[in-house]
Amino acid sequence: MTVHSDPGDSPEADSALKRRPKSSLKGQQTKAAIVHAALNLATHIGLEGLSIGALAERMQMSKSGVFAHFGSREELQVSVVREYHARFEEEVFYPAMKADRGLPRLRALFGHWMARTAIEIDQGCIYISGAIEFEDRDGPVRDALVTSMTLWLNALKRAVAKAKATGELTPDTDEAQVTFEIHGLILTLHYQARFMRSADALARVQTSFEHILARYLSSGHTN
Amino acid sequence: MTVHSDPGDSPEADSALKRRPKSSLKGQQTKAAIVHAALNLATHIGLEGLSIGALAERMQMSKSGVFAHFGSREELQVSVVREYHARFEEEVFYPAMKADRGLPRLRALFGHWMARTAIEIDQGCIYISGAIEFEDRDGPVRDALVTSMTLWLNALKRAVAKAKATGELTPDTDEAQVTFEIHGLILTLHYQARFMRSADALARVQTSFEHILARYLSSGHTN
DNA sequence: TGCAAAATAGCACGAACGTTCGTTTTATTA
DNA sequence: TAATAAAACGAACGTTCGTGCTATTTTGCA
Repeated sequence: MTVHSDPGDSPEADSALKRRPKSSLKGQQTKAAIVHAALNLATHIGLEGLSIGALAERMQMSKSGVFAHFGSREELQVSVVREYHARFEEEVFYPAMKADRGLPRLRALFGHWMARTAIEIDQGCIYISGAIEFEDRDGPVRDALVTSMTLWLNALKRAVAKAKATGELTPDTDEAQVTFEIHGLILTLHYQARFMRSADALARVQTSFEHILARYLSSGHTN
Repeated sequence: MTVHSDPGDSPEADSALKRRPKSSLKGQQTKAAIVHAALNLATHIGLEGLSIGALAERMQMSKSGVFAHFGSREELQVSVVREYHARFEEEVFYPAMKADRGLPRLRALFGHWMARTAIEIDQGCIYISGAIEFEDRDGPVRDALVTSMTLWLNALKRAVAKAKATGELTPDTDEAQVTFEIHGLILTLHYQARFMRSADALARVQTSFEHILARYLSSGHTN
């Protein structure tokens, strides 16, 4: 089971119109390299700040050469979101799934998420910046962002529900509410650490997480 | 006492270089109208999305006519931040200060902030979008944003400390921690309601606020 | 009412943007 | 190796951007 239902780059699926050449090996490689570079750019300057010209320069390619791989700037942005989704899955979701079901896994999910966010203090997070940029603009980029975020928050919610099912959390635990509050911690960590440059944000968020858990911990389970 | 230490538009303060004309009545009026329109634009498309051309069109003025009032795009952005600060003070801070010191005032501060954020579901908030846009870019716009936010969070922290001093909250209450957690609620409300378009975000954030308070409420104070 | 000063308009600039096009280079395969 | 398809290039298009200049209009005060 993964966080998402990988639509991938299904080369068969492109319907009659707007047919694109079926990519060669070399083509796939460069495209992957471009997306990789684009993600690194986008984490710093946002999906909207991402420009094909700047990306081409970084890649030491011509603008048109880069452009041809995507057909539009919007498609490039969608590719970047998918790439970020994959990276997030790799660095947060999968590692946490190795922990035992229930409370340990919930702790692991949050722990890896927090660690990832701490890293992103120096580079930004497109789930956050993208959300701001596409708040009231519809389209495929927004859709990709919402889809990824929904899948991730649902995965988190399932972990809370599981910890309730094992009896580690009390029966009255509202998993949606807990997920909501945990999400808030991550957002504040990002805001306080990256924007306000506050030094103690990481310690604060850990304290807060324990507060949330403490509220729902069944007696007997002190850890 | 106000939230900020109003640097204002001090016309005397502009040092020798870059001297600007001392504004006439008409000039001040137009400038105020421009800033007002600019804020309304910026809440929707962000401080970075704000362009002088679009603003001029909205104002039915020429680009250069608008531009002359500020001298640079950056100065326009700073003006918008200051305008938002004033509006926030007017709609959140002052009304809440009418409530009794201690817990009632703390509730009022959060209540007005939440209500304001709920309104902003349809228009955006430049304290949030601005934070993302100027995360790792230094300069006067970022400074203005950080200053405003710091002043506001400090005001909130003082209210928590006061509620502790009155005995309504327990002596072990960490006001910085509580402020941190309340801030998180607002950020999540914004994210969930405006980006994810989740309907129950407002109810969730109210529940969470009660959770936070409940943790520190002195026994005997059930409200 | 006249006159200086301020407000606004008009025009031009260089740069960057996404995108299109025709051509050339490179990779794949028959 | 020859034939074919994909990848990459370079130049140009039309816009929009912020910002300088220089007129022209409007305002406020003597």
